[in-house]
This record gives sequence, structure tokens and C-alpha cells, in this order.
Amino acid sequence: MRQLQMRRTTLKDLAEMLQISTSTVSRALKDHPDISSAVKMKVKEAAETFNYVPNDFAVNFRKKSSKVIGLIVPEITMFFIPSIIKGISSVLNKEGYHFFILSSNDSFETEKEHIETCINSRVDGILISLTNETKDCDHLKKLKEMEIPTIIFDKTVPQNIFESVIFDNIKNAELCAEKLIDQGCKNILAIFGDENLEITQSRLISFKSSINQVPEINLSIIFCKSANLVKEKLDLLLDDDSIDGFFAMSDETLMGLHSSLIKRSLNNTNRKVVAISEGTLPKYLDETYEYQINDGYEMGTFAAIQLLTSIKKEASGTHETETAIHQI
Amino acid sequence: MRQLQMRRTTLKDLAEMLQISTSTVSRALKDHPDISSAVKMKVKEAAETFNYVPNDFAVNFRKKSSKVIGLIVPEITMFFIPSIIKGISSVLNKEGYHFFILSSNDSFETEKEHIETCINSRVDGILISLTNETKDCDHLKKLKEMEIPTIIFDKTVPQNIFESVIFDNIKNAELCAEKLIDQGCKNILAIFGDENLEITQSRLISFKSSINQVPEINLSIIFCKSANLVKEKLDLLLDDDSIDGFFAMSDETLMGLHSSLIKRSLNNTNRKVVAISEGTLPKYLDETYEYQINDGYEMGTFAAIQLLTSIKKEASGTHETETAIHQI
DNA sequence: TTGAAAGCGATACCAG
DNA sequence: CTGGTATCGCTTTCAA
Repeated sequence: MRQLQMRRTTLKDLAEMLQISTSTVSRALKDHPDISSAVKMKVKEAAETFNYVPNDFAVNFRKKSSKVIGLIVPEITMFFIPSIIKGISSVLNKEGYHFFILSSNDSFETEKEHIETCINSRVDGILISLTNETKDCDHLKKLKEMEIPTIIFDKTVPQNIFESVIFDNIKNAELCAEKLIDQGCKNILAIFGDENLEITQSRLISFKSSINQVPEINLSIIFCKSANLVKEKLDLLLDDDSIDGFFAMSDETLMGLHSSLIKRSLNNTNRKVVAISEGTLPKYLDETYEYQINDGYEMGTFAAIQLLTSIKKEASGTHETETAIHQI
Repeated sequence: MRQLQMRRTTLKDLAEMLQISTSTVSRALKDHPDISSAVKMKVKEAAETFNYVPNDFAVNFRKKSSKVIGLIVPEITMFFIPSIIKGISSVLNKEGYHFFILSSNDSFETEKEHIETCINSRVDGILISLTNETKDCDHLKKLKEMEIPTIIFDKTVPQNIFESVIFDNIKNAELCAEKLIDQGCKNILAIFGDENLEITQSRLISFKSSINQVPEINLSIIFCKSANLVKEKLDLLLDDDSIDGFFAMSDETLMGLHSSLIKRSLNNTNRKVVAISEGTLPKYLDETYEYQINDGYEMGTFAAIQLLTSIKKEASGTHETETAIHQI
């Protein structure tokens, strides 16, 4: 088995051609102040003409830093992933970092494997959003031991051992409730996702308590794990038009709701729809819907910046065990 | 500046502890037939207890293979990217490969930079979908010279120098046209994306020629680069209900159409909507819409498999310059 | 201002 | 079956 790729020009090659040492070439290439500008010129020219490209493997190996971070997500959804990727790329690429995407497919076991993978491939840091199955952070402890900077985002668990970035679920649910109240809705149907999720619970509690402050409102609540389930349930539920206000806690639940409303031609009747949403998609659904936006792009950038910060701290030897929770 | 990460157990550490050579340890760990099972046992046990993890940097460096591939896409869209990522992950992860996502943000310059980045980081292969600005493959020639296996997918250019994977645009547009014809539509509006794109042109030509076989059909065509533009144009155009058939060449154009139909409560009147679609989203829009599916997941798996195949060929020294175009 | 040389950690060839 | 050793390409002291 031969080499995977054609042999490339190395530092040594340049050194031999110019009859100087590799150390000098190395330093010249990175504008080290010790090197005379004459030599720098020569070296850079040669590097240019011979198409020299530093071998990142060797550099990483030597420096023990991969400039790679691992992104572990519970699943690849169309609502959240694209915006979060954009956000993360925008800050990481600027700093010369790359990232892998590893999807846990909603399996705790896969999540654990991915964490091992990240450790093995020597990532400089990890951004992770936990699966629905993940109940604690035990499997993350190793990361702490190995001092691998890690930020948890979006889906977290209560006993959090890392810095994390989440949306302000309380506030958003509250604002949605207020919109429905202001609209004068009296018969509200609220649609939530997976009942076991932290994010569902916090939105639920907040939404309910806001609505309950207006005693004349009649509130029904359903939980559905997928857009399809929402649709199925609603197709049965919506047999009268008495509901004048809908709340969807996410894009996914909103999609199911929209689908069902369309089917029953209820979309333009006298009812209000408000939702918590990532915001990319819903603008095309119906102009009358109102949203409280959870901006995935913003979360991505924020989390990435936090991670880079703690990578730098690690590198400089500071060892504060940050576990702050940032709400955005 | 100290090491980024805590020192980990190395082969040498194990060798010293067991008082044997590193070569033996290395071989034992990978079940080399030469090694006695007694030694293997000992070594593996030690590796286990001391939490030995091979240093991928060193391995890659030595073997000149990164087990990383670069995925370059023109933009991060919610319609295509999630499914393509899922498809690619599903085959690459199984084979121990990872991939970076690099988005060109529809800029030819950025695309070129990303290609450089991939070369620098010594990826084992590249999966690339070109931007709208990309008119030829000159910037890809370097990849050919350097013998970096590359597959172009979805967005290609006519003078293609690499193997590529595309959807069967001709067939799909044709089938959509037939659906509208079968439905008896007489006044059709067809919505296309960016007029300059290869994929737009092939869908356009095919769709038009199919429709034109039925002389009594009146066909109007519009081109819009984004869902928003579709909506804006339609909000002006749709002042009467005479259109009884719509064709959208993509999810993006379909979203604009849907939005506009909803707004005018035209969604449940007597008209047919057919579209070429990635398929993830549209099932929630309106049950009466019909689709010709371009499956991003399938494209992802297919492209990834092709890439792995050519990586293996490269490795074994076979040098067929494949430029086959696969339609799926 | 420059060079020599020591590794980083794993692999593989050649001996024994 | 096992050990010694060169090597991958680069960075980084230490010496000159």
C-alpha cells in the first residue's frame, strides 16, 4: 500500500535547496524576529514557488493541539442544526478551527461513544447538546478529568458540571402567553413536545402560570414527541372551532399544528397562533402567526465563543471549573 | 504556555511498565499474529487499566492518512443540508471517518479558500457541491494534481473533471409535468430558482418540453432566487384564481408558493401543486401537494460511498481518472 | 542571526 | 516470537 497522497514539499526540502537549516526555514516562514529579512524573502519565495504547505499532522503532533472541536448533537433536525452550524462556523472558522459533527440519534449509548471518539481524536474542545435519554453528566466526567474544555448547549440536565448556554425558556413561554392573553383568547390549546425534557418542563410551567393569572381562560395542554403526532392528535381534537388561541412550544410542534390547521381550512379563521421558534422556517408558514424567537445562530456563536475562551484558559493554565449557565 | 491537555499514557509508558519493547506493545495491541497470547493479555490489560488511548496525531502523521474528509457546500440550507449530513455521516462514521463542514456562503472566493484549507489539513478526500458563482473547475485542478479523491455532488458544472453525483433532474421535472397534465390543468404557473444554474436549466427544459406536448395548456414561468422573492412576485401575480396548476422546482420555491397561497386562502381551492423536493419539510405543508422527491439522504450516502471507493483506489495505486456522472 | 539536535508517539523494517 | 532503530515533518531549546 502506497502513500495516500503524492509527496509534498517539506521544510527539509526547502532547507536543502536553499542550503540553510530547517530551523531557519521554519522561523523565516513565521516571521520570527531573529531572522534577517533577506533570508525571509528567499525562504518565502521558495515556499511559494515550490508550493510548500505545512503538514498539519506534524504541527498538531508537535504542538499537541488539533484546532479541531467536536460538535455532538442529539439529532440532525432541519429546524435547529443549520442555524447552529452557521453560528458555530462563523466564529470557529475565523479562528482557524474546524469541527466534526457527530449525531447521537437520540441514543445515550451513541452519545457516550461520540465522547470517546472526541477524546481519541484529541479534539481541543467539545460542544454538546444532550439527548432526551441523558439524565446526568456521569459520562462527561472523563472530559473534566482530561481537562477537555466543554460547553453544553440547548439541551442540558439539572446537575450540570460544565458551563452551558441555553435559551431563556421561562421568558419566552411567558411572552407567548401574554400575546395570547392580549389578543383576548379565551379557549387556548397549548402544544408541547417530549414531556420528559427539561426544556419542555420549564416552558410548560412558565406558560401555565402566566395563563392561569387570567381565570376566565380555558387552557388545554397536549404533549407530542413529533410533528406527526401533533397532527394526528389535532386531527381528532379539532372537531369544533371553539379554540381561539394556539401555543406551540417549538418549530416541530408548530409544523404539526400548521399542517392540521391547513387541512381543516382553519388557517384563516379567527384564531391566534403563537409559538417559540428557531425562526428560519416559520416565516413562510402564515403571516398571521406570531413568534418568540430562539435564535440558533446566536446560540451557536455564543457557545463557540465560550468554548474558545475556555480553551484559551486551559492553555494558559487557569483552572477555574466554570459551570455558569448563560441564558440567551 | 503549557500543554493543552493532560499527559496521556503512551506506548512507551506501557512498554516501560511491562519491561518490554514498544514494538511488542504496538503489535500486541493490534493482535499481530507474531505475538504470544500471554503477552497480548498482559499488554491489553495494562492498556485498559492505564486508560491508554492511541494518539491519533502520531498515527496520522506516521500513516499519512487523516481519516477525515472535507465537505464543502455552497450554503447551509435547512432543506438540503440536514439530510445530506445524515446520509454522509451514516456511511463515513461506520468506516471510522469524520468530516468537516465548510460553507462557501455562495462565494467562489470562499470556495477556493476552503479547498486550500482541505489541502492544508490533509483531508483524505473531498465532497463538494459548487456555488452558483462557480463556472468551471480550474480551481479544482490542484486536487487532481495532488491526487486528492474528490466527488462533486448536486451542483456541478458542465466541464466536469471529477466523478459526480446528481439528481435526475430531467426525469423529475418530466414526472411533475405529467402529474399536472394528468390532473387536467390548463393554466399552469411554473416557478424556478436561479436561472443561471445548471440544475435550473435542466429542470426548465425538461418541464417545458413535457408541458408543450399538450397544446391547450397555457404555461407561465417565473424565476426567483429565494423563497421571499417567490412570495413577493406571487403576491402581485395571483390576482385571479385562473391558475389551476403550480409547479415548484425546489423546496425553496415551494415555500414561497405555499406562503403566498396561504395568504390568499387559495390553499384549498381547486388547484394542483406539484414540486421537486428534498422531502423532509413538505409533508407538513399541505396534504394535497404532490412531490417528486430528491432524496438528500440518499445522495449523501451515495456520494460518500463513491468517495470511499476512490480513496481506496488511490491507496492501492490505481489511477483511473473517473469522471462518471451518477444520476440518482 | 543561524544551526544542530532532541524529541512529539507510533509504525515497520530488519535482525536475531 | 521479540527487540532495536530509523522515520514521519515540524518546533524548540541550547549553543555558537
